[in-house]
Amino acid sequence: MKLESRFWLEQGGEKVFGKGPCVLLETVDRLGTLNKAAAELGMSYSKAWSIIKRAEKQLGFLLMERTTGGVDGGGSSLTPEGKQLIKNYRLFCEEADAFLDELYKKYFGDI
Amino acid sequence: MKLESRFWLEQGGEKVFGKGPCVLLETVDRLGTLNKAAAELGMSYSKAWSIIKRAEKQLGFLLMERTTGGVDGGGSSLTPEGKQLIKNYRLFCEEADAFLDELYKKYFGDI
DNA sequence: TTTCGTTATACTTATTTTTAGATAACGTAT
DNA sequence: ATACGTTATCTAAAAATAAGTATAACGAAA
Repeated sequence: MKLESRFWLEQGGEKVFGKGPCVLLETVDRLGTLNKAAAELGMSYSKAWSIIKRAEKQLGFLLMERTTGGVDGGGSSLTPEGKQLIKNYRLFCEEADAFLDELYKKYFGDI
Repeated sequence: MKLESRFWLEQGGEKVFGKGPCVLLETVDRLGTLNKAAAELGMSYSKAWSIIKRAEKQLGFLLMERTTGGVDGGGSSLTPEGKQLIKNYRLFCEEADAFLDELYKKYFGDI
C-alpha cells in the first residue's frame, strides 16, 4: 500500500497546469521539438499539442516558442515564463512529496 | 488561479481508496443506506455499489455492514475499520491541504 | 402470505474522455 | 521547384466511465 498524490493549478474549474504539461515541457526543453517529445513520451503529437495549447490558453501566456520550416523543419523552445513555471512546479512537488510521505506514515503507516 | 490536489491509496498500481469512496462512505454514515447516499450524490446505485465493492476487495476488509429485509428494507452502516479509515483520510487531507496552501503561496503566489 | 425498500449482481446502453490519423502551412537548403 | 521535418488543426475512432435496467434475496410487519 502506498500514497499517490497529484497537484495542479485550476482556474474556473478548468485544469490549467499539472504533471502532464510539466513532464511534456521538460522533454521539449531537452529534445528541442514537441514532435520528438511526444514520441519519447509515447503519446501522439496531437495530444501533446493539445496539452500545451490548453495550458497556454488558460494561463494567458505562451509556454513554448515555435518555429516552422527550415532544413531541420523547425522546433520549439521554452519561453522564460515556461521555464519559470516548470521550475516552480517541480520545487513545489518536491517539498510537497517530502511532507506527504511523513504524513502518510503518520496516518497510514500500519496498513 | 488556485491549487487543487488529490490523494489516494494504491496497491499494485490499482486505486484502493480516495476521495470518491470517502465522500460516499460519509454519506452512507449520515443517511443509513447506500441507496439514499447514491441518490444524494447524484450517482447511480450500481456505481455507488461498485465503488464500495472495489475498495473493500482491495483493502481486504469490509467498509460497511449491510442488512436487508425488515419493514424499512434494510440499510448499511460503517464498520469500525471503515470509520477509522475515513477519519484518517480526512485528517490526512486536512493537514495536507493546510500545508499545500502555504506551499502554493510560496511558489505560485504571484499568478 | 403479501408488501416494502433495501442490498447484490449482471448486463446493456449512453455518455464522456482519450487517442490516433489525416492534411496543410512553413521555410531553408539543395 | 523540391524535399524535409517541423507546427497547427480538424475529424473520426476507440476506450474508459457512468448510467440504466432487470432480477433475486432478504426479513419484519400488516
